[in-house]
Amino acid sequence: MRPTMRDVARHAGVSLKTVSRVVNGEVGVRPDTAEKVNDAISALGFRRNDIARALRGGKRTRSLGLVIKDVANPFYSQIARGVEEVARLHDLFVISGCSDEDPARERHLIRSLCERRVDGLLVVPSAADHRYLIPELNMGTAAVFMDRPPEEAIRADVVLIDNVGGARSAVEHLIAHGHRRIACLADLPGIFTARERRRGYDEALQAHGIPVDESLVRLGPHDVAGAEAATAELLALGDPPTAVFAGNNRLTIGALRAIQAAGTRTALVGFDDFELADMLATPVTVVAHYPAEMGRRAAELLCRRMNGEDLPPQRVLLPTRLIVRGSGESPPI
Amino acid sequence: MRPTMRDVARHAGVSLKTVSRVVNGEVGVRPDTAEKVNDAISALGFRRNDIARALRGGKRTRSLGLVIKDVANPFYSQIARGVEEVARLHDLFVISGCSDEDPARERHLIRSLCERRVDGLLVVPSAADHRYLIPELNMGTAAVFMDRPPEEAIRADVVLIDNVGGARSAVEHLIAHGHRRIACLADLPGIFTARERRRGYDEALQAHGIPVDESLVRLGPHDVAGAEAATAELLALGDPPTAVFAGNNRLTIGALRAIQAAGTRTALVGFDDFELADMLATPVTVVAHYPAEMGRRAAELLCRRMNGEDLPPQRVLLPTRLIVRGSGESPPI
DNA sequence: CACTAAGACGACAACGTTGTCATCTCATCC
DNA sequence: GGATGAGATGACAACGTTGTCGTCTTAGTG
Repeated sequence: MRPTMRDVARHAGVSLKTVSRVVNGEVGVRPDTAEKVNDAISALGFRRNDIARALRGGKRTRSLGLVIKDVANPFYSQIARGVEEVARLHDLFVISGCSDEDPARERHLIRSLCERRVDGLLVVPSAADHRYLIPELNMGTAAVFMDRPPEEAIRADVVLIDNVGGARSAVEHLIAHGHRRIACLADLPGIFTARERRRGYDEALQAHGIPVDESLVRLGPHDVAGAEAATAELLALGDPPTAVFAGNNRLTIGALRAIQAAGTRTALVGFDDFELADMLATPVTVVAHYPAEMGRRAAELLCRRMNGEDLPPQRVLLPTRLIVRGSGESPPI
Repeated sequence: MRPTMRDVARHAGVSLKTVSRVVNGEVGVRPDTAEKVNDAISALGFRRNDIARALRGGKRTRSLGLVIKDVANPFYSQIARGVEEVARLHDLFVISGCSDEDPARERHLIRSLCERRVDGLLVVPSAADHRYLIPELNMGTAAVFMDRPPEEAIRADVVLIDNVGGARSAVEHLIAHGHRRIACLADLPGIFTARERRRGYDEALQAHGIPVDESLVRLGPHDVAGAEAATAELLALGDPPTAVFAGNNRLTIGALRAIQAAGTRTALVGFDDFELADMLATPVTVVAHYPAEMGRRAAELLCRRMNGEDLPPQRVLLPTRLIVRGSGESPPI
């Protein structure tokens, strides 16, 4: 179906190798020969076969694998965007797959990507054992992890958000506005970022001599409805919190709903910025971070590895920024 | 670096072909031989090289190319998600690239994807000439377009949203609530979906015997700020509109801002649903559609083509749904 | 004119796999 | 006991490209 260099060569009356030279812009071809070849290429609609090229070269497929939870989720799609930007600069293609947080699927994806001989791997790891990756890494496939670190045993670069610092800044913001009874909505404790953010909450309170009141901490709400219910419960306490720190954007929305429903002036700071946070009835104060930057940094690290740089494993911590919009500045009642 | 089947064969004391048989689960290998081979595979950490496989097979790379404007944009990332779901079912990988609406980049992407011998192409075309694709299509690369049709000259499947019908339903909803002076915010007229939605607006008015008042139509606002300014201008008219139809979600947000700022009770229906539309101070009535479904349908069509089905070019029109939330039901003043 | 060297071009092997076909080993059967 | 055939295994070519090296042409030199 598709013509090969051999077909082009026949059509132009030259050898296969001469076509290769023209296609690759190598020197040592007379201009008139090159023209004949180019004419044949246009006439036949020839496209160099990168599959054969990668095989013959034996080295690079000029592609990298990206394993995320779900492209439809803005957090991950922004990561993907950052990765794609860097890949473009290096003339690489991104082959991506969604793990949907399923360890088996993640493993299958990574395995398939290795079989396709991607030059490198960018992974947001699910909470599972990643030791199966070690042979792949030893075999020379570079890998960089994002958002969550893999097991100790895996020596690879990681790019993380400063979860602890970001959470601390949120809670300190509330403390600075006079709050002492501050609730914490954290996601499932199996999730790395949830644990880290919860740790930031604890650290902020301790740093200001406020004892952690476990009755104000809710581990486990994982979606908007769960967070709404948990917040409603907190607000119904005899001695309710005057402020809420929500560990991610879904929890923030849930908390917001409950607070609106309760009609209180409870202060709220959420982790993760989200679109329209400034357009809501009460604009939401958030700890913002930059997923695209995470993708970029990870991809850059990966490219350095792919180019053979041999640094010790890097651990990059990306800063967060508190965006003050209103919901976090209500005084305690 | 990475072991090949030849290495495995040597290690197991069998022939290359026997390893191939074991790896591919072919029949005709004694269990004990298979075990020796599997042991060697584990010992060496062998991974079949899909590059070589694709070359030898000559046929399928089991991958498809996806060209969209920008993964970070929720509309496109949901398309990507739909595509990925179908790809997963067919054991295909998705290689994606962002065109950023740059025709040159789009062309480069498509060309590179063809050089990688993707089995099929899914494209949201930019407003440009796509005739360069014709040779690729003739050469047997299947292609399906999404969201916007390519030129007449290109015979390929297209999956579109029912832009005209959706816009008409929005405007008819406003008419049903008693509005006669309905403004229209449309994006740049170079954009296919903007033209179509504008057409739906016209058709709805005409169907109800309401003359189109060009002074209420704004072509050109392309972002939130532009829509906000345009809407402010409309509201400041001596005889302002009592309702606004906004042609996409950015324009809807802009219109909403202007209406809030003006403090009027102007009704608003927007094309495109968006997250938190129900959480805003005034929940927004929208014409919703399902980008992930578009990705799925397009990918399914593509897979049928890739499997050799030879139908005439299909044109799929996906329905929209009006979601009533409040902003579209204010009566005229 | 003979000799040299650079420049242009081609022949061939190799990348790692799989399809085709040949060979080899046994158990079975008359 | 030899013929038969099924089952297991291997040798080899081919996929489309590029690296290596050899050959041929031609311009330049003495």
